[in-house]
Amino acid sequence: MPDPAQLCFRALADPTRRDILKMLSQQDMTITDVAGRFDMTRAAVKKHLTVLSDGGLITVEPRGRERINSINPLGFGPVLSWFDYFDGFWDDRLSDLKTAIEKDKT
Amino acid sequence: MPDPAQLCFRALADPTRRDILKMLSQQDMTITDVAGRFDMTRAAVKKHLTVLSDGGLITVEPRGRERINSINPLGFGPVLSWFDYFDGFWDDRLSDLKTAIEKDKT
DNA sequence: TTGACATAATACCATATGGTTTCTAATTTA
DNA sequence: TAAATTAGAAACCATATGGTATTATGTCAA
Repeated sequence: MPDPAQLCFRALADPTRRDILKMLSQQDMTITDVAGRFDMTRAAVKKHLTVLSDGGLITVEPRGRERINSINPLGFGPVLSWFDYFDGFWDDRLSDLKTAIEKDKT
Repeated sequence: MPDPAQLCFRALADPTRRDILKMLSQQDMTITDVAGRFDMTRAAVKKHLTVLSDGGLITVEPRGRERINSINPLGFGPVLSWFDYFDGFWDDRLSDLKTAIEKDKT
């Protein structure tokens, strides 16, 4: 019922969740850690973490009374492989895309 | 108000819209063309096309009484450059993972 | 053992989202 | 010109989504 790619894309659709992923790429965090960086309740953050977990983008490890949230690089697989579909298309129709992106990053 | 990356991710979050993008990567289509491939009304398809257009992922050209919808490769820029943020991270962690696996095999 | 701490779970709310139906406007074409 | 075709717009509906507040559970430390 729940398509992995769909869960993945859905998880990435929210800006708060994308920010959380960037944070987790720097260091593992508990819910309270993450909540401390946002102007919202721990409950709201917990929901976001659940969506990220459902999408396979993070993993959660219990440690004592805490839960350590870590990013899961392998979880990006479904999204990236969806983009792979367009690789040939991009190569054919436009070689400027990559340079356009590089410019965008400055 | 509307962050380009957000509009982009939002547009990609729906499976119907992702399918439309795949179709449009094969050939340009009118709304009726697209609607013919789905079990939903033209009005619903039109809404999806609007979201895709807002996200910059497609362009629409009037031709007579028709509107030609085309995929816009440059529109993927914001999403792809967001993923670029993780490039270094992926390289690091995935190689860690690889060595961990190698170690495990001894 | 008692209290403080970290998290989970539930009920609830407002708005966004994906869909429908109906009606209108513009462009072909017979 | 009249009829058919293509598209847009508006009103409406059910459900999903992002948030809150409240209550409950498990774990550490004094």
